[in-house]
Amino acid sequence: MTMGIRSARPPQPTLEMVAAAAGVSRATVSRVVNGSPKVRQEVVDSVNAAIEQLNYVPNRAARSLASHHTQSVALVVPEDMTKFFGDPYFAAVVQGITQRLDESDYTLNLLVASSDPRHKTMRYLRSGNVDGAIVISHHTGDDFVANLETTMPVVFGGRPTNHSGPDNYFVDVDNVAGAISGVQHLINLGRHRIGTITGPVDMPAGIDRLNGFRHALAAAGLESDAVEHADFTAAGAAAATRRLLEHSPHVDALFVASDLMAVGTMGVLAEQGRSVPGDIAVVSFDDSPAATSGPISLTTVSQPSKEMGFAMADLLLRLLAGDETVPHHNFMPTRLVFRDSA
Amino acid sequence: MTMGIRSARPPQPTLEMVAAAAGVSRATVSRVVNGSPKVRQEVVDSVNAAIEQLNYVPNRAARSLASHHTQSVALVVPEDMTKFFGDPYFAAVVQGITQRLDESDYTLNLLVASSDPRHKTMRYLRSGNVDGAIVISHHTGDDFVANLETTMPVVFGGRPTNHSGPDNYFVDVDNVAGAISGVQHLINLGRHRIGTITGPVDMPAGIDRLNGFRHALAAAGLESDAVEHADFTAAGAAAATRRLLEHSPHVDALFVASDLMAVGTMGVLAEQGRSVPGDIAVVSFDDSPAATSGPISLTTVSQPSKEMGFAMADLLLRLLAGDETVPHHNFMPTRLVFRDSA
DNA sequence: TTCAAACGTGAGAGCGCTCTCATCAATCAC
DNA sequence: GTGATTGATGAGAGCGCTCTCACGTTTGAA
Repeated sequence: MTMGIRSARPPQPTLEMVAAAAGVSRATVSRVVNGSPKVRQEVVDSVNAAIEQLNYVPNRAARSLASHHTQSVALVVPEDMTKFFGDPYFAAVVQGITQRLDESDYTLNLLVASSDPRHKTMRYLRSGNVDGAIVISHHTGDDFVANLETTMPVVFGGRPTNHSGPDNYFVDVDNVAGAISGVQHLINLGRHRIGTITGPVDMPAGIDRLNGFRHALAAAGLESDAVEHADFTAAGAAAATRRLLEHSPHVDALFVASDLMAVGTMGVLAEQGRSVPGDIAVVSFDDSPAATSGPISLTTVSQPSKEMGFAMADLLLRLLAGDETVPHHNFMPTRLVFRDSA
Repeated sequence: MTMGIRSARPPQPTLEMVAAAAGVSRATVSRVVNGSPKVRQEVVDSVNAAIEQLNYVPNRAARSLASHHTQSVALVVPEDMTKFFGDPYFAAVVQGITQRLDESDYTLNLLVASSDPRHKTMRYLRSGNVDGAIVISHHTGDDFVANLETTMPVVFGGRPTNHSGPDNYFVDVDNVAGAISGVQHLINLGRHRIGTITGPVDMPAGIDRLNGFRHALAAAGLESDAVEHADFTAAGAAAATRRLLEHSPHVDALFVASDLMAVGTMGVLAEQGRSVPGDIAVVSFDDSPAATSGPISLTTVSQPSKEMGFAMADLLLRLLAGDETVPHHNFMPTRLVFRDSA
């Protein structure tokens, strides 16, 4: 590794230099920096003055090496970049997480682990870069995170798939119940030929919402084979909707497993001249900004995405603080929001 | 800090342990791990076997403390979360950056530095967490990154604002020329009452595109006071469009400074019963997925966002490698893409 | 007044790695 | 065969911090 640019930079001041400037020992400066109460105010002040004057910032690597923690946590998203950026659900969750973290002195490391270098992600995680991790958008088969839990505290956003024991920590909503409430509303509206565009069936959220759909129909003595799978993207849902309409042209209502997907669905419906909610009533899931972005606002099962992010971070922070009393599961409420599409 | 959970975790194996297991010295293991050519193949193999067996992963903090580099770079976005996630432009840039980084052994740290804890972001950067930084979506007044350049190599996505010297590194497109080509197209179409929805005027991209608009008009002997400022969001653009239509109801064309904003504009136009491109022709900027997401596809000034991200990362990596010969500026080409809106 | 407790501070040993040297063996030219 | 060169390895000194102790000083109770 050539030096070039790098060595031209002025060296950062060290604890040692601050100590010398303030006329105290390293240990004392360390105490001041870490807010230890057992330093005389007078000394605290002079040390702070020295810190200020030298523009000192503690070196993370050294601190972390000595103390065995890093004051940062990872957000692992086993999803590709486009999907991650495309869905406002993630934006809300990340927002909630950072909001909680901003109150602490932890920082966030976002790892969007698209297919290729998962290996690299694991290395990163395991080489002591973070004290804990939050994993969201977790698919079956993403067991690459499984052994992560043996290394550090992990909180899942959404119930993790089977591979993990019952002692996992996670924040979720009751997707089954949420879906039931949405489909029930469709039924109450007098619709009886109800179809659904599902999420990926390798994700608990996808499976559970589909199960909720089936439960609600069964409870009403209805059934449906108008079921098409998609991938939580608008484009995927659009394609699925086309397939569904092809095979089941007579549906009068659609339960779509996410707002973003519903946007794709609405596009296809408009394109085919089906009016919403006239011809086809639509209920979706999330209540993200996508629900109100289109010409027809979506009736949707609202989940508190931002609060969920906040709760995930909060849970992790408490785990990190050694709090043994935290409950493993945190189910947050869903609520049906009535708008124009159904 | 209580121990609780943390101390329950099994300790990670160290270099020392690998050395012992392989019957060599620490130095030799270090050489193997870092791919030094001067170790006998036989020894390399036995060390690798030991690494494998112990499931060893080098400790980043220790490595970074000893070597003075971290093998990671930061992406700093002085923007709020919602804006960042909402704009597909960022998604493309980030994608390009990670693509380049995946080829290297650097990792990315995403810092979305919304208003509040900029201070925290600076601390993070300055405490030696990263070897270099990429700064995008840079506003005037974001001089909080200014002194960052004295600490580490920095590459800007988009020409930085004045505060920084001419020796900054950046990747950009010629926004003025791009805007001119777009507006010129509108003029060629025979439109003469052309308005514009601008980006933020505290951002070079906002200013330059507005300047391009003015230049193109002036060159054609036209002028316009139908200029409304927005903030690179769909909602902001929608509001701006309403204001514009109010004051200048007779415009027959609109140059909108980003695709995402054009989505907002198109919504308002549809709502007010103005046909596109019939009543009003629209040209926007970016050529992001947003350009083709609506019912009417957008004619837009295409900029190679993903490639730009790639170029930013590439530039930074070369700087980090001590390459003194890299050019400071990398202007990438724009190109007008013809679709339905104009 | 005397001794113990409490308090504030410093000395120094590590944390897990990198990297410069020194060392020793094998190779080479003459 | 001799001295010089090359090559592979190990020893050991840090990197900048934290944290345990030990130490000296102040305080308070008896």
